[in-house]
Amino acid sequence: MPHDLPKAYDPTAIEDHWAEYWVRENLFAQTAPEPGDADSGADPFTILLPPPNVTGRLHMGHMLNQAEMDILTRWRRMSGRRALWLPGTDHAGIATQMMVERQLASEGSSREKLGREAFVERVWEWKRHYGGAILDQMKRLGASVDWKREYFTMDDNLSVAVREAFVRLHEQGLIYRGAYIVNWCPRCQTAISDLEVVYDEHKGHLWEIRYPVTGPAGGSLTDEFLTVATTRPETMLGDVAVAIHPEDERYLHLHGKKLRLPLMEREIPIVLDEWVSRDFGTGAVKVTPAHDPNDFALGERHHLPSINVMDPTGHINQQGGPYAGLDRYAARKAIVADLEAQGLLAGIRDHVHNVGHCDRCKTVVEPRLSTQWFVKIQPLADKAIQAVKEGHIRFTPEQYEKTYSNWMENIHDWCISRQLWWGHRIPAWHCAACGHITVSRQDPTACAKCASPSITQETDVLDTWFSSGLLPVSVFGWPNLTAENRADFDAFYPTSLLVTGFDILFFWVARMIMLGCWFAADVPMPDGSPRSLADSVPFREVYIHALVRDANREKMSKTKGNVVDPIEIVGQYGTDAVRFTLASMASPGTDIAFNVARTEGYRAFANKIWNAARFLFMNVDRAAELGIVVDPAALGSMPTAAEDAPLESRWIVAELHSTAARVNQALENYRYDDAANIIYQFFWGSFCDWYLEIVKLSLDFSDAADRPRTAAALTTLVSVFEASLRLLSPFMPFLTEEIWHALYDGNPPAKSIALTRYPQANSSYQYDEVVQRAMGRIFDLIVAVRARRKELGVPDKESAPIIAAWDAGSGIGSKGPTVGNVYVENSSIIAKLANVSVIEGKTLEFLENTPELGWTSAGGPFVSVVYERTIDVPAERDRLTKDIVRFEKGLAAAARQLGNEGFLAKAPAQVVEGLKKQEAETRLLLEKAQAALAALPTS
RNA sequence: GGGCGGUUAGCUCAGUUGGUUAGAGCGCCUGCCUUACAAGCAGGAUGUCCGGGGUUCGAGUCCCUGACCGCCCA
Repeated sequence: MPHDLPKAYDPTAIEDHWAEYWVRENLFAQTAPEPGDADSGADPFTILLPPPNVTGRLHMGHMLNQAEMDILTRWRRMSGRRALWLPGTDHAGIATQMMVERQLASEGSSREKLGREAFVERVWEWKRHYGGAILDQMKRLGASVDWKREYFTMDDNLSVAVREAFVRLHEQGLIYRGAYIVNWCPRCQTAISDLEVVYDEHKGHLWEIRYPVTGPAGGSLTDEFLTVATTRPETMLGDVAVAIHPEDERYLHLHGKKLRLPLMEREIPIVLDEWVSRDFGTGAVKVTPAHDPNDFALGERHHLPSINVMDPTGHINQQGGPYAGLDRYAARKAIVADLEAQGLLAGIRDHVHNVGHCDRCKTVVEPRLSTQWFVKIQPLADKAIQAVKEGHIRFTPEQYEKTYSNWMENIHDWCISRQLWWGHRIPAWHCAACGHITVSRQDPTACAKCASPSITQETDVLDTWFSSGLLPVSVFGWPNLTAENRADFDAFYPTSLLVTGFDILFFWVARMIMLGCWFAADVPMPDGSPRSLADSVPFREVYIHALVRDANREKMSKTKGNVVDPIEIVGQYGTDAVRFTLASMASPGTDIAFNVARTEGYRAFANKIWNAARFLFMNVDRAAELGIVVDPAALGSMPTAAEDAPLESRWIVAELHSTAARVNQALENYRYDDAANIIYQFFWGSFCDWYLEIVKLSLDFSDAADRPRTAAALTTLVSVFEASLRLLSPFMPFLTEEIWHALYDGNPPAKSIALTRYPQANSSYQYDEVVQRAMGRIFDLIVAVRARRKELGVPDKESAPIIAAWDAGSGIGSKGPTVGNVYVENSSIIAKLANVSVIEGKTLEFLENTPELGWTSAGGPFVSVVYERTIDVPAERDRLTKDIVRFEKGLAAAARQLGNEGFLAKAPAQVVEGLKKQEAETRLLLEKAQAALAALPTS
């Protein structure tokens, strides 16, 4: 039933339908151009969805992220670009494995019971079942992605890329394996990278422990002690030395001496190292190379052994003597108690320090010596730094470029191995015969060195970010870029833009830049020429958005219970209203305090447009009965207005053009907030409040009607409205789709409004100043009359005569008509909107002698509402007194400046002129107000 | 410890290279069911632009300084 919109806007009634339609019709599928294509020359706009965890559920951050991408993608698509937005999910190693392990535990099983192969199959099963949830949510929100290209980081083709990248880096000597201190999560039982450790301030203690000094050459004990300070006393079981600063005068006499390690009764040396801070603790630091990164480095310098005293679960191992088997915190307690019993505990001090936690499960991370795989990152980082420094990648907001460079310049090698089962298994095979490690693209059957067949594959898998870091190249077919199979890569790489949150700037953005620059550099350009760094980058622009907080600016968190579920809010207010809320607040660099009060307001906005559509359809249908037909399909993509068209038509067309220009500019600069607000002001303010009310005068369907005039008015109305829908469409895709289809009465020129053209301004309309200023004069007059009517207490329904006075010589602009002519020619507008019966025109001189008329300013001219009624003298006196105060303040400010010679001499002429003009107006207003006050009867 | 951001109306936020007497939405007050819309219409009130100093004819905007809040890195 086209043209038959229900009375009230109900988002739930329309959104599901269009969301399904867009997916079903594959509306946003995109292909690489082929020579014969009509749009083969269209500039691609490629954007990659930051893959949500496959275990994830959509949260407000996702919705913001996706709304921003969708707005830009829809806008670029409508602007004629070959737009491709690629969706997918991330296999999320630890999170997914945890999820399935929890499920197994509830069944009384475990991954160990299942074995690796069966477990991995079980995870796949889980993924097939539940893995699509977050993308289904995305579908419901109408994201204009190409669903045919949906990817998953564990897909075969993407796994090939991961393997190729690993092997190639290994061949290039950039992947190595070794025993180093890594961040170890005892709960996940895997190494994690530096980035996956989050530091929290924690109130702990500093324990001071006495280490007895032994006699010369390991002889009998002296009665002297060296006191060390530590926050983790349990690690002392693995101590191999105590370090002091070589110039620390307190300890000079201990140089060369040895200590007896308490509890373990092991003799350990005192070493001298300048790294030791003399001010911290006692100035003597115990050295545990297997459990602290600084100690590890120190141990290397002094050729000390490493004693690992903990097992992967955080329990003391056999190296811990009597404490073996105890959990690290139980061991800490026992050790402190034992030391105290032996009189070796010198003191306990409160100490606030930062403790690392596993990003995933919040368990306290244990620095631990273990054998892992690393990427030697410096060569990759160098290119990544260069790419940004040379401007091949641009950050918005700009400040992130600094953050990025800072991190990149202080980067550490990347630990890429994880002791998990779910993920890309490292393509390395250990030889039982010779110990050689064979790294290979194809699964080997024998050792590459000694040809022994007894080889076993590395059990570790790769960090999930290793695969997601490759996405910009791998989704377009890298590394299998044959001549027949590289159209996508040629067309869509580098991608145009990345939109993401600052929390994964290092995790993902930085790594994509490193890996993208590194691997794409080897892919020749379509014409066979070598690829420059500028064309190797994974994306040309990065837009970093802020955090969505709750209405009180608090971070949303499950523990605080202030999480806003986007799907729930969407159910209440509609996707369009929620999107608009996010957009209207998405100013680069500013966090969004999400407040449903605002969403409520934007639902009202949607309802406003809905009703404007109903009004329009009502008139279109009435016109059709008289044989006046407006065919929207016959209208151009931008409305125009002839020179002799009514003022309101020319005005609304000019407004539309200027709005389109400003919206395009705002989007170009990622100013979603400006763009949204500009459209809001235009649609509600200019179009509904002013234009629709005025155009009602011309929509005359009576027998006496001027048919051509009605038809012309209707045509402008329909064409401006239709273009406005397209303008709004990227922000409110559902509402606009619904109304747009109704407008075309079931016969739309395209499958979707999203496939039509975005309004582009034509400067001859955009800057139609005479029209805009003339209309402004009328609006000023109407507003002044309305306000004055209220003051005088004229009933809303009663029409009243007015007297307007203006400077006979003042025109609208240099070539425009006089103010008087504008008023006279458009008196019907004034009469209708301000409920005026008669307009009487006077010259300015008339004001002088009639202060009792209660003149008020109408933005240049003056106006008086004639209303025969006893004036509320105290109220009128109040109003005038307030006005006088305001005017005097303004005049004082103007006098201050105009009396300043420096200002007159140095300020630009237009500023001085403007101020003088304003001053004159204010002076006139002040005089009128003073005279009116004096003319009031004294009571 | 190093670096970065913020402080503007009751709330949430804009304010472009310094330029006239600082804005929006929501909220608030008053009056209206005016046949598109009460999720509406019309009118109205509201600010030591965090404090102090400086540059300038002119500072919310630039510089210095202090306070408070927040983020990142170590």
